[in-house]
Amino acid sequence: MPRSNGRHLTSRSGDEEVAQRGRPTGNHEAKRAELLKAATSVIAQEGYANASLRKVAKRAGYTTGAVTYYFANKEEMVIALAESRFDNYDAMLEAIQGEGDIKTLVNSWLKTTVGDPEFWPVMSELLAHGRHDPALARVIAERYARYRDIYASILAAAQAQGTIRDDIPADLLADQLSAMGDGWTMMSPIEPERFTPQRVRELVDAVIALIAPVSGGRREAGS
Amino acid sequence: MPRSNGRHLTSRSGDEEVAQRGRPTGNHEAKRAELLKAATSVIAQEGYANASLRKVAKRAGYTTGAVTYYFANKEEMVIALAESRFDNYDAMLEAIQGEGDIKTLVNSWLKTTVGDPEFWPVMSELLAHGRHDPALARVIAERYARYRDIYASILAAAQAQGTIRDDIPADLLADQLSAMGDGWTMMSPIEPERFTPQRVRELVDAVIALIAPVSGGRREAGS
Amino acid sequence: MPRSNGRHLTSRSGDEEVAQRGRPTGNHEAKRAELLKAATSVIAQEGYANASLRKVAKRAGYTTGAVTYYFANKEEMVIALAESRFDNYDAMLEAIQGEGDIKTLVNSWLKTTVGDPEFWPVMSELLAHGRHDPALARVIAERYARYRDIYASILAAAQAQGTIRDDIPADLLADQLSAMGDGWTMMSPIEPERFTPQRVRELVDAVIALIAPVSGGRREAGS
Amino acid sequence: MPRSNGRHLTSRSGDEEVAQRGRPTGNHEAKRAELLKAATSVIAQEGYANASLRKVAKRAGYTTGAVTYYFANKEEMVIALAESRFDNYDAMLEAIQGEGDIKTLVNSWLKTTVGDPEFWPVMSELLAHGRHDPALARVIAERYARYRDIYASILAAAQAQGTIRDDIPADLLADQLSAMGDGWTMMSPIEPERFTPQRVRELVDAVIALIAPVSGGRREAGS
DNA sequence: AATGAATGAGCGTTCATTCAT
DNA sequence: TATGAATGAACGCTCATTCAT
Repeated sequence: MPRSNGRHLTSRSGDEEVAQRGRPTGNHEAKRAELLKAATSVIAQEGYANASLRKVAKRAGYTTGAVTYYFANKEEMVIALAESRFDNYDAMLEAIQGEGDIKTLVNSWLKTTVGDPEFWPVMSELLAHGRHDPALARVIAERYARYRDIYASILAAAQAQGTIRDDIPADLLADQLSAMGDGWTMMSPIEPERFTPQRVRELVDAVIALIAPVSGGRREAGS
Repeated sequence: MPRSNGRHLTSRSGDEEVAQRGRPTGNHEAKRAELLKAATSVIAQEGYANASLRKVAKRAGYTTGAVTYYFANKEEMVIALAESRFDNYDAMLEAIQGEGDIKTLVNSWLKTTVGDPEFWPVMSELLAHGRHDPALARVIAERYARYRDIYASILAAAQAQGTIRDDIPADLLADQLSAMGDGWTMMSPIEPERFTPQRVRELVDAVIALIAPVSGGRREAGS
Repeated sequence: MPRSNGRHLTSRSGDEEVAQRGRPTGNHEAKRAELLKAATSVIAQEGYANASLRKVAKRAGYTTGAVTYYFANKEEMVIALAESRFDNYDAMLEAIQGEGDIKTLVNSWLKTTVGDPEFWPVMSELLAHGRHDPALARVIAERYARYRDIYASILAAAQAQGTIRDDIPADLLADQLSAMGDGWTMMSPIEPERFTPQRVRELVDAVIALIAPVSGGRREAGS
Repeated sequence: MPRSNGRHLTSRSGDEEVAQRGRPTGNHEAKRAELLKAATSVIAQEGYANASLRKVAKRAGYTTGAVTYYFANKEEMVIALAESRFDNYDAMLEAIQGEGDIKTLVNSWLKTTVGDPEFWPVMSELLAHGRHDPALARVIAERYARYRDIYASILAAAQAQGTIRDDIPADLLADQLSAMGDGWTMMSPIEPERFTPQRVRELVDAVIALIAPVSGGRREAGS
């Protein structure tokens, strides 16, 4: 038993953590989550290609066998990882939704994503690896489609309120903004020095400006 | 492409082709280019991680040793590859520059980049791998900086002519458009079915609309 | 030598022996020792440079992966090997210490070292390779220093008893004798026919004569 | 033509070096010597195992092909190298022979051998590799036999003059001293810090003392 | 005489995976 | 539930050698 910390301890009905006797129940998911956390950190630091199961196991304080016990294979693990990352993202999106204006919303979003130093690196690794792992690609495609829908509905609402331009259909706008975010996601690990807080602020402001309402006549694009 | 055969094959005593040793004709740079072409195709199809020197050699019709003869190591090869891809891109940019309006220019650019089925896949692999290869990252960063400058100057010229909006500084605009392109670059291999010609046309039109002149007052963003 | 078979072989459905995967019995250190024995034999026969991990594995009846499972890398393996050889030597020295006179001691030593046909060959390989492996060099240097100390104290005791010459400090004498042994160690694989039992006896006798007490006055050398 | 220096220049009958026209005569041996010099330096620095033909060629300013042109294979090259080293050693021995007493002779020998920083390293590499190269072993064995004869005759002469002990046959004495030298040769690269000039002086003095005449009765050893 | 392109075997090492325990 | 021994294929790379030029 390698670790003496919180493992096998749960606080069930009170505030106290109680050492569990016998076979711990419901630990399966917890263990998986633990391993996924380790995987996240390894991938964030060393990339997908260099994230061996051994490293993941070691970081989690387990042995190699444990990883293959909880995940049928590496692919399954990375897919579980992707799902869990997207679940986190969902929760985050949910939390910040309903913020007043676009600018506030963008800033909230920015704060939570750049707040996690593993967020972009892992995302960029998953995106890149998705090309070679159809199952992962499917997961990413599904989630992304959902996000674009959410963004589109947010943008549509804003268009209805007149707070952003409405000469471009909301779904195209969502697609554009989403792509912009992905582009920066990919580039930031390559030239991190370029993404100073100041520059990021400028870029965000420029995005706001880009989608600000246009005063003149409507011109429907993309049809 | 100097030699269509690329191998030194002689039929010695009969019909059999025998791989030649010894000093062949042909020049060093051409051979490197040949191998780079093979590497491009392998990376485009299988990705950087799965592009072993053996596969590259095989695709070029050589043995492993030949690859390591022309390139000190894999990293050097991929950097040479990146440089050559960027050189191609430079030439293409040069060729289409001076096109009249933005829309024509974008379409020309689109035609030549999507015309090469290896363009985006290789680019996305290079971008992704750059995170783990500082030398490659430097090459990418340098070239990208140059491209953003070029885009910015094109956009600035258009702003001066009043053909695109000038409420956002040209360099920020260039950064935004560049990121958008990268984002699509990354996503297209993951969900290729999404990027139908029709959708691409819509997206391009939406970009044109995005940067079209705003009729109302100027509002400087990002400073 | 804990297991005479050394492999986990089971006859599953018939007479065929199938290499086992999974968790075997037996302990880690015993397996390491087993592999070290194989490595010793390979190095003794083929030399360090030609002792590939594959050969070692094969000789031990394992696959390459097993060797790298037990030893992080080749260097670590050879160092472990050196340590174990020196440990053996320590034990041997301990056993023969306390023999009456120098001549008996030398002969006991001779018997046990030439008794093992792998002793000198492996030693000479380690010595030679030490030049290119600092970690190994350190191990050798440490052990050798200890041996010279032991030899020196044995010689000093003999000097005190008047059974060997005392005009040369014991530590220099130990150094000389040690070097002589190493010299023969290196040469014996090159011209083995020269080291007939008869010749070895003569050389040993000559060494005894060399360090025999000198009757005349003392002359301190080496200062 | 990579080099513009003294190559292809010979001073034949006068003092001036004259650029040769046409096929240079008698250069074959000179080229071989040049390559052997390079090989010596590579082996001295990196050891036999790491001395690739490429490195040798590069150090000499040639291409790989040149090395295999002048030497049928690596083995032949290293044998030629050994021969040339031994030839040098012969010349050196010849030069210092006839020195008065043993001590002066030893010191002269010491000066010329330790004076060349490549002497011991190359010697130890050759000795070690000899075990795996029968042809090299034969060369070494022959030369060493000769040296031991020379040493023996020098020692015999000294014994006749009464300047060294004569209770041990000269050939055994020569063998012992030779082995001692080899032992130090092997150890010096491993623990160079041990061989300070001061320590070397002490060791040499101790050797002189070891073979100094014994005052008492004669006792023939080793027969 | 000398080059340098190309081979192909082998190296140390990493790794996902399997599985008896 | 979890271990960890062991596999075997693949990787990047080095190298002596061959040989048309």
